[in-house]
Amino acid sequence: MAKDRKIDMVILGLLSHDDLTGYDIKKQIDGSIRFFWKGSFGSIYPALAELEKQGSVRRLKGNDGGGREKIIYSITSQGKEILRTWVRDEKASNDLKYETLMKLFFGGVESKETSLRNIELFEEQIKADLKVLQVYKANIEKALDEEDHVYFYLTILFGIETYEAYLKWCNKARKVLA
Amino acid sequence: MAKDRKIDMVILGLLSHDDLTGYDIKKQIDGSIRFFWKGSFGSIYPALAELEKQGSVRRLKGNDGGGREKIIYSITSQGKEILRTWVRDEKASNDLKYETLMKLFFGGVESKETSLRNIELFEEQIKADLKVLQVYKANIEKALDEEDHVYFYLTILFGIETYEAYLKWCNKARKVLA
DNA sequence: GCATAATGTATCAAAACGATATATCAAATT
DNA sequence: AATTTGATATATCGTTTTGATACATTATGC
Repeated sequence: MAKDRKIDMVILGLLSHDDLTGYDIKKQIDGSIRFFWKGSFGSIYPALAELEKQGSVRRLKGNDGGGREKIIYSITSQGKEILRTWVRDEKASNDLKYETLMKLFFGGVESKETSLRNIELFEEQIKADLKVLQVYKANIEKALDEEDHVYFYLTILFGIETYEAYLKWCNKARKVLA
Repeated sequence: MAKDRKIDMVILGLLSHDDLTGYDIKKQIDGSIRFFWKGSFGSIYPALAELEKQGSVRRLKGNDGGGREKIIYSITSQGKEILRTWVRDEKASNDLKYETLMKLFFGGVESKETSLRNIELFEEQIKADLKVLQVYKANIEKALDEEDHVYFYLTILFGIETYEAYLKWCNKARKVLA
């Protein structure tokens, strides 16, 4: 039952690209992968500690020269093998938690205007995120020949495709309510 | 900070439509709202107990006549007010956790075939869910004149729109990888 | 020169997950 | 008629994750 910590895979995956600190990992989660995953410090740091104990990651020379404490982690061959096994594993949980949709589903307890407002707020957020994704897309298309970039590109395409669908839905929803 | 239990809103929302048992609530979560939310027994039963203690729900006469134990809950006016306040509240967390996308993002550690297989598995799941949604849609369109059905209809439209976008993406992704 | 934003590690209570235990009842098999 | 299966129903428990906060250092902007 134990070994089902998804955060471990996020960490190992990111470390398979680069050596990183816990803080770096959080930044990447909030950046490029926030369109399909999330994670907090409260899970990252404990997970890093356990992965090190297991031998899946190792601690590189920390503060070089002195100054601020800073722990840079690197993936080990054992960690890579765990990551590969997970990628090959055919079971995957895909779920979304969209509070906006839930508010809409129960919209009958409030006025129609409230629901319209909730749709509007959702739309604003999606439009902002879509802009970010389009910038990502433009940048990466310049360097698509590099092997690893293709996978990043795919997830960006996913984000754009779904966000555009959300915007289409917003328009439909407004019409249905009117 | 305390009162931020999302499961409370799911429960109050569902009870605003009908009197239900904990088991009924789970069934509805796994049925009509699973396309944008989820919840487990491990959160439902404790939440029901606390909502009752707070006076947001009340226990109706359980086993009428005897036989199997069965606790039917009903929403109180206090519960309705909490629900309405939440619907009006402009903050909403919308996030998805798509393990398939994460596996794809880190697809570089494995073969291209593995990624194509992961896309295929995802596609199969989406196609199956889309069929269910289309049946829902056909059924509800016959009874759209009823007030509350509109909100259900909107969430179904959302599901269909996004799932169709997923399928479009699957095709694109295959081409990019090839 | 000084405020304030960003970097960085870390912990904690509360919430949710996911699996399991236990038991009843209806329906289908044997 | 007896038995197995599957749906109904409540409940708990360890593990994982969230979301907030604490604390300290180093850049950056005014």
